[in-house]
Amino acid sequence: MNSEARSAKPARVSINAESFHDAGEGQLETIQLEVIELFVHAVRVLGLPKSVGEIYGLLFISPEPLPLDVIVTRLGISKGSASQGLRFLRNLGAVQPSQMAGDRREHFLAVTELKKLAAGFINGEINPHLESGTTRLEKIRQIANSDTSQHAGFFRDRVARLGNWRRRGGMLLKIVSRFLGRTTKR
Amino acid sequence: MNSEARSAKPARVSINAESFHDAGEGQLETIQLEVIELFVHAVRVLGLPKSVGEIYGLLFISPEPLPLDVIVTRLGISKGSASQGLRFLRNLGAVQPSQMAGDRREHFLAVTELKKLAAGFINGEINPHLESGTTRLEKIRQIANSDTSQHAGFFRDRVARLGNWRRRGGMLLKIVSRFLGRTTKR
DNA sequence: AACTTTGTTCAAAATTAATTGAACAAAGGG
DNA sequence: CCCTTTGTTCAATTAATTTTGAACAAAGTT
Repeated sequence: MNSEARSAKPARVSINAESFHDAGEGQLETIQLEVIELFVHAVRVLGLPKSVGEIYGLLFISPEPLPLDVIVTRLGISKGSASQGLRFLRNLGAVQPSQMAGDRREHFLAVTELKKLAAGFINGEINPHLESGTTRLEKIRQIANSDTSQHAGFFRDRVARLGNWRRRGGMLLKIVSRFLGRTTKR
Repeated sequence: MNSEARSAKPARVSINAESFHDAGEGQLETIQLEVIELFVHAVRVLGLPKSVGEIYGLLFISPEPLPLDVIVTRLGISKGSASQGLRFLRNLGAVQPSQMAGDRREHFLAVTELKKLAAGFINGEINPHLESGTTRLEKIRQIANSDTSQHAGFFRDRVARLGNWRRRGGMLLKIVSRFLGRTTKR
């Protein structure tokens, strides 16, 4: 439950933007809310929790680095979610910690280079699966090679195809990295 | 209903308590179970339900096309799951219906060309999101352009970056398709 | 030292997604 | 027609994931 002791502002990323400029205690502007929503959808597609999208989106569309407690109050999520989400994003390299002068709290800044984001995602979320798949496939190949059933030929053919898929998948990741690494211009 | 686990692995593709009077082919071979498990992991990475991985995996590693009820009994899943999973796979073009002589039931065959699978996945699962994202981004651009706040410059910069990301994402999809479409070797 | 601030952890609760199974429809077959 | 086979649909159940919040720890302040 959202037990914010704040008056008149119930709930989550809601509320209408204040057109007054935010000195310290800012509400989110309309554009910020929209961008956050965009990221929420995007991370869903990538299979990540909503809170991760909210946090990254907020940092992406915030002019200065934000500390955890500000993230919590601006998004209306729990401290636990924010802490875990930030750890995830930091591990992926999607967010950069930074210290602000005269402030003990750790602040966070969105990393916005597509190359870095993609590299982090590939390393953190894709490669581990690819590798475990490779191991599994190796095991399957063994089984197929010692199979003597009626369908041994078929099985070996399928296993070969899986190997081909995996090889291409690996190549593809390299191509993707190379492509995203280029500096813009077509 | 399906709640048995071995000591070594929590394999859910389990066939032991099922009916034993399958005339002709009944049980799955070890290699088939392993391949199915491989696909279950793979589809999880893609954000698809386990049953879809089981069904596609079974068809991939089965020498002949299978009808729905055989899929149900071999995998030990419900008719509902099988029906929905097959519809999903058919819509994606990952599975091909075919009629067997003298059998009223519709049989299914796995489509195994990586190009076709990727094209189906891109069309069915990725493009719709990309498009809705594009719409959303257009809306955000409008808001940014009429923003007069202190941070308007920053916002417009961020929006431009999002546009850049999207453009690259689209290009990337084309590159992926082209790469996967060609026959072998690099 | 006692207190505050900052952030983490993790069991429980809430939420979201997947699966089941029974009801239903459509198509044959006799 | 009536019965059987085949397959779909969807409300209810079950499973999996995400979020919460309170307890805890570490570090700074008075």
